[in-house]
Amino acid sequence: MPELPEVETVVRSVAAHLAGRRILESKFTSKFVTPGSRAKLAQRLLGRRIESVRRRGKFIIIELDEGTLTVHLGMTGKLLIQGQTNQHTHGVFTLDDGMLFYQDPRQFGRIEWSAGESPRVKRLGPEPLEISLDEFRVRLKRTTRMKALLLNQTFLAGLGNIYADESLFAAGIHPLTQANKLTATRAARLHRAIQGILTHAIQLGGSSISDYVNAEGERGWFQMEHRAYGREGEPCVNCGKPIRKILVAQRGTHYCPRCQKK
DNA sequence: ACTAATGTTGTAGG
DNA sequence: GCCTACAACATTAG
Repeated sequence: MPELPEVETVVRSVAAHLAGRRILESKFTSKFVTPGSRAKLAQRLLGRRIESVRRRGKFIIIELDEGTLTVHLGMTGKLLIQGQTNQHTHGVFTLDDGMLFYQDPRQFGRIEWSAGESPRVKRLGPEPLEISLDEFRVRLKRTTRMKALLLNQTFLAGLGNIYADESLFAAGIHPLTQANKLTATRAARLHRAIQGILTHAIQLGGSSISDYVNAEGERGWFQMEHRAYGREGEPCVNCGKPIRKILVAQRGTHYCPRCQKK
């Protein structure tokens, strides 16, 4: 479910519901989602007040009056403020007003408490919607291929497979292009494409390609705007040539062989 | 039965 | 150190 626009949508749909609430009880059932002692985590959260909720990259950061709860949705994680528990519910929070559920069939997501900023968040690169063109160009001085670089969270925090493919398509850049070979013009085009795509996707509530929903159970609509991702064999919206799918950095990568050049 | 799926991390080798 | 491939985590859908 979760790249920057989806996580941003979840945060926006959950923030007002959580801010100022007190955690009366919490229960965890997955040793993968909540590594270490689940009882200890629940004990730590008992009675804590939620000060604020924000996004950093693909992480949801819940500031408590003591410590920080950091949530990553992995591949199939959901944070819901309504609904009921099922076999994939691995976190249940009872608040002084309302509930919060964490569901995650694949259990690639994580819910972790830390005294300060989570070490995983510390390692993240800049926010793609905030980085300047100058800094973006400096960070492109690498020999790796563009698709792999866009997926690297220490380069930029928040792009995943969908928005990497969509950004490269919008900028007309082949996914196998070596990063440091981009001309200044094409680097600027990519910078603008990333920000434009992410902004548009947030406006549409993210992409619901299988079952992504925000915290209120509502779907996003940006999947209707996909030009490359998931369109293998379908005609390019610009030139009509079939979209091609290749493997880059072990991830399915969609691009137009005519519009996207190295 | 087999493959791929919105992600991250650790290991090995060039 | 940088870069790449691969495996692992666990489940579902086609």
